[in-house]
Amino acid sequence: MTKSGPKSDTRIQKKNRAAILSAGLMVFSQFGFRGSTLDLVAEEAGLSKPNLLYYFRSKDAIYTALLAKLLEDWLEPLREINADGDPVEELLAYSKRKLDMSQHYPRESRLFANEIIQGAPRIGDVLRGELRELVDEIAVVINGWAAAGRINKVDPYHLIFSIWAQTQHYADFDVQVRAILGETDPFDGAEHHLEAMLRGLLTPQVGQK
Amino acid sequence: MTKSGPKSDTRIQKKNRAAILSAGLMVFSQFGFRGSTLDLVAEEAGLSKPNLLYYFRSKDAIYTALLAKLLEDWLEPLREINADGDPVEELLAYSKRKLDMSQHYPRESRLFANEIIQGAPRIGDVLRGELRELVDEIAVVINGWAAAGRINKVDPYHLIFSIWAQTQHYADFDVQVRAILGETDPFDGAEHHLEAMLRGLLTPQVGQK
DNA sequence: TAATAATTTGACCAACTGGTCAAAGCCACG
DNA sequence: CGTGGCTTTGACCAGTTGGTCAAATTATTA
Repeated sequence: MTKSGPKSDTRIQKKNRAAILSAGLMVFSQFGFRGSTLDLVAEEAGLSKPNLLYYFRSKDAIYTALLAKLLEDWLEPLREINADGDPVEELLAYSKRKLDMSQHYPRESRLFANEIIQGAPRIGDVLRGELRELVDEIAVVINGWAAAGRINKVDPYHLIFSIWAQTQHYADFDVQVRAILGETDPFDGAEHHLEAMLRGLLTPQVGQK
Repeated sequence: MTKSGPKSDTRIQKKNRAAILSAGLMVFSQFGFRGSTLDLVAEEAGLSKPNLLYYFRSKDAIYTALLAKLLEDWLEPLREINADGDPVEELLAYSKRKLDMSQHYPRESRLFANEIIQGAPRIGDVLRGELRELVDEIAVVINGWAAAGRINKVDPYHLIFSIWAQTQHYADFDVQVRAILGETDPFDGAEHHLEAMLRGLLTPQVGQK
């Protein structure tokens, strides 16, 4: 009864599905769901519109498939934070991972940003569920580090927000960053600055209030 | 020859123009230019679509009017940074101003974010022109402060990016932030965290490399 | 190579899009 | 009150939208 597309998984299917998802990422990340059209996606994928709909039930199905795939990759780095590692280095490594994602997968970042800005109509549940739980866990770890005096006392939630904000900024606001920096590559400076900022915040110091 | 709307400026005009801009801000900030429709804006404004077009030449005209108005407010806080003030306090005050804008004008922030994510087709020139010049000026000031040993050496451009990123994050990613924080108000913690982060980064310290 | 299944497409559809226009309604002021 | 300009609207238009479908084309395999 669940007729969600062709049955078998041929070579052609793999190729075309991939092409469609790639094209969809391009289009949806730039215009958001409502601002994108199937014609745009079809052209970008090099397929006809009816052919697109042979592989995906609807515009929504393409978008949803992209979001689902994205969410996995998105949450993974959070899970890699090791409670037994060196606190500052762990958080720095996490930031670096996120910054690398902004550099190498800016479209994914913008797709996510678009979805959130528009009120997260399709992933609100994930945010309030899986993501929140994950962040809560990390928050416990960070609080533990602070209680042990291994890092300064910080609000773990806002710490995580600030890492997300600063790393994703270089993908989402790429145009603005490059408008200001001109020829200079943003990511060298970004990494150094982010590290300095986090070290300044986290490195335990007696004098700091 | 420039026929851009009714001639005189009656009471009704003032009211309806304001209603349209307010409705446009609501709609465009959520769906971006391409994802928004005149029907949505008209409904939100409580006017008929032809009536909308009596006050604004086109969909584009509404959007452009909003963007122009936004850009003014957006750049103003930057101009208020005082080169003769206390460096750390000046930068902290700037951050606070930006954070307040995120709190009180989140739709403006999201409108801007949408425009940038979509490649800034209408304000690319402003970014590469006016904004860049302004940031360049502030960068000189910040470098001066660092050279005088009044703050740590930092990359002024990335410092500004990180302030933008962290403050706007609370408006643009509002849904996500609230999904994670639950009932807790984001802005109290945000202000404190931002201050701690900037003080940690900027406050001159001999030991820091 | 024939037949079967997978793939592609042109023609089409109803709903929606931004926008126009003439006519009607409304309002302020002499 | 009436009249001239401001405001509002219903009807309409051509182009675009997501999506359907039967028929044509291409691949696979017996």
